[in-house]
Amino acid sequence: MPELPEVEVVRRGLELHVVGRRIERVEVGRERTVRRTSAAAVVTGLTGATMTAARRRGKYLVCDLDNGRAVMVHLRMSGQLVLAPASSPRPSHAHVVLTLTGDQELRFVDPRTFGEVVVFDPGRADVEVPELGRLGPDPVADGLTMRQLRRLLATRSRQVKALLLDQHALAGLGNIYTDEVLHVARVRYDRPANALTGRQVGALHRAMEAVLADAIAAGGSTLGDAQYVGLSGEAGRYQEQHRVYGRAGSPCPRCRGRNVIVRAPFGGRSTFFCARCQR
DNA sequence: CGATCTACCTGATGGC
DNA sequence: TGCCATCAGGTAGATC
Repeated sequence: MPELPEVEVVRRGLELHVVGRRIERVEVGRERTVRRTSAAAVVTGLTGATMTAARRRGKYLVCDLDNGRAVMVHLRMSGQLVLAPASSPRPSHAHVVLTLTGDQELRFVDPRTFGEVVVFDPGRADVEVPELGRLGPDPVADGLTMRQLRRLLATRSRQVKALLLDQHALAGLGNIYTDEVLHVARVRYDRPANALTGRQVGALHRAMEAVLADAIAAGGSTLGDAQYVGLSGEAGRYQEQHRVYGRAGSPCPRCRGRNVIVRAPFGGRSTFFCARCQR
C-alpha cells in the first residue's frame, strides 16, 4: 500500500515528467473520487493549468498550479497515479484523467475508491484540506531530529507502533514500514513509547532514516496484489528486502534460524515481528 | 489521553 | 464451477 516511500517515488515522477506541462483536458469518471468538492470544481480548477511543483507531506501529494490553485491527491489503499500515452487503453477504475500536452494522460486509478483528488485554494487550505495542517513532521521531507523523536516518544504512553502509525504524530509511515523500522531497530511493536531506552530511541531514529531511504531508492514496495506502481507503471523492488512484513513463518533475518517471524493481531490488522530480537 | 471499533470499497483468495 | 466469507489497510469519527 502506498506509504511515504511509494508516494515519494510518485512525487519524483511528477516532478520529472508532469511539472511544466499544461493540462489540456480533465475527465472525472467517478464522483466519489472528487467527493470533497465536485467534478465541476476539479475540471474547472485543473483545465488549462500547468503544474509548477510537486510536493509531498506524509502520504499526501500536493501539487501547485500556475492558476493559483493547488491539487491534493491521496492514494489511500489502492490509488495509483500513472502516466501513459493518451492512445493506450485506459485501465479499469481510471476515475480522473488529465490529458497533458504531448498526448499523454495522467490517470488516477483507484479500484477501491478510498483515494481522493481535491482542487483547493491554498489560502483556504485550513478549511478545504484541514488534514494537511494536522500532520506531524515528515521524516524525509522535513527531517526528524533525534531530539524531536525523543520528545515525541517520551510524551506518549501508547504502544510505539500505534504512535508511529499516527499521522498526527509523524507523517508517512504505514503498516509495512513501521514493522520494518521496528525490526531494524530491534524494538517490539507493543512497547509503550515512553518506555524505550535512549539506545532504542537512537536505533529507531537510525532505522527510520535507513529504511525509508533504502525503500525510496528501491522504488517502493509492490506487494503481491500489485496495487502500487510508480508514475510510469513500474513496480517497486523493496518488497524483496522486507525483513518481517508478510513473512510470518520465515526465519528471522537477524536471528538466523533461531527464531521465526510471527504475525500478531494489531488494531484489527496484522503486525509482523521477531519475539527474540525485538524487545 | 488511549484503546477499540466502525465505516468506507473492491478484488483476490480460500473453503466447501 | 459457483457461492460465500475473509482479508487487505489509510483515515476519520464515535464510544468507553
